[in-house]
Amino acid sequence: MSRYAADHKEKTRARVIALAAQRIRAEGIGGLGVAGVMAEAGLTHGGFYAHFPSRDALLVEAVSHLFDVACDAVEQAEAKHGARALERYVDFYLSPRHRDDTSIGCPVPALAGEIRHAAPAVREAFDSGLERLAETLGRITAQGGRPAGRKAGLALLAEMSGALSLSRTIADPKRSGALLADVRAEVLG
Amino acid sequence: MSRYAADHKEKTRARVIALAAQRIRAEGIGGLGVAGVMAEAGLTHGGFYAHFPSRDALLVEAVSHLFDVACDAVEQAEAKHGARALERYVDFYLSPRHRDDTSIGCPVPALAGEIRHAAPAVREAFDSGLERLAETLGRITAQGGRPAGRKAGLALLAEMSGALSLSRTIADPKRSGALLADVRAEVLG
DNA sequence: TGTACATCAGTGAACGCGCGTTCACTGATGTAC
DNA sequence: TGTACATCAGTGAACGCGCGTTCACTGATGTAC
Repeated sequence: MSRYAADHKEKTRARVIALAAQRIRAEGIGGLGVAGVMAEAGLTHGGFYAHFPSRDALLVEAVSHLFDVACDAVEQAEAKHGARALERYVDFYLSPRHRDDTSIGCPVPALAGEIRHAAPAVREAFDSGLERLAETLGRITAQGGRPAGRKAGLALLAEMSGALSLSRTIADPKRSGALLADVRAEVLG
Repeated sequence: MSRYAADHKEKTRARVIALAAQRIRAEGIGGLGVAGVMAEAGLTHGGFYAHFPSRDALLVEAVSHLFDVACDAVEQAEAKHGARALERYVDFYLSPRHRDDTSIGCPVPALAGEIRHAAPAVREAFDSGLERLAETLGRITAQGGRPAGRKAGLALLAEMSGALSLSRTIADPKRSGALLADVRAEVLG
């Protein structure tokens, strides 16, 4: 045995993945640096390759992790708000808080544009994560008078992520807030 | 006078801007390199700074150019198709061709996600370009039973760009095509 | 008509910096005997 | 009980590469006289 606890390395790896996930949601895929994320984890960059074979391998894990968290959020909304879960979810999704705070929230508006320039394995992680999220969201789409199922979940995600993504590019808070409200009305109405 | 025609430098500058615009629409902002775009224009990288003070200055011009072209496309649709211009525009926007061919098309799905990591001047160019496009599109939104004006234009852009952006991340052409068709029905129906 | 000089878009070598990756080494702990 | 050795997560210097930027220079043309 080494000087570390049995699950020490595993915990370090999980911590790096979670920090990397936060980082790419906030700063984009290009904003993730090996040295930076290791420093955030309290380590030096040289140790990185004891955990991951490459930066891309970390990106795969981080993207997958973001979708896990996003699916959890939908499921928690369902458990907590029952028949009003969809409304609550849409309210959060199209809120100024989700627009302004990139340390939380959905990976789709954060990464959809950039992902096609990433390595194939990273794109695949996004693709399968998106499927999971659409499927999960599709379990409550019927609450909004939409069909149930992943197709309706995906269409809803497309509209909401487009609105959130655009609202984040608009400098004037009034105008971006009005956009969010307009799309919210259209999506729920 | 030099050995060049009077408007030679101006034409070179315009050519570099147009090539840079194509490049960032296809490859993203991070995909634009000074040396690469100059080589495409048939020049060497050293001459770049005779035309632009920095890479960011070129990005400003390129982003602005993309929105000019996008506004022209809307206006041409209006001139050509009259009362059916909106339908034709939406049909193109949510088409497999627009999804697959990144050498053409709207700058919003191509750049919306990445733009917030760009320099302030580049973000401003996107912001004002988006206003112009929303305004232009808002002149024909009434054709789809929506209100007229930039707010409706912006909301429509948000939904369509979200759908196109997501469709580009989906590996399976059937599924991404179904998403486009679903959102098309929702937007026009 | 001829010679020296100015102009200026473009050239290409070089610099500085950041970043992903490699690798010999560290040092605390456990094991063998 | 003590000594030598194995383990292994983590360290930190170094390498290679790409890229934005700088700058002295080129060479074709026009102008001055």
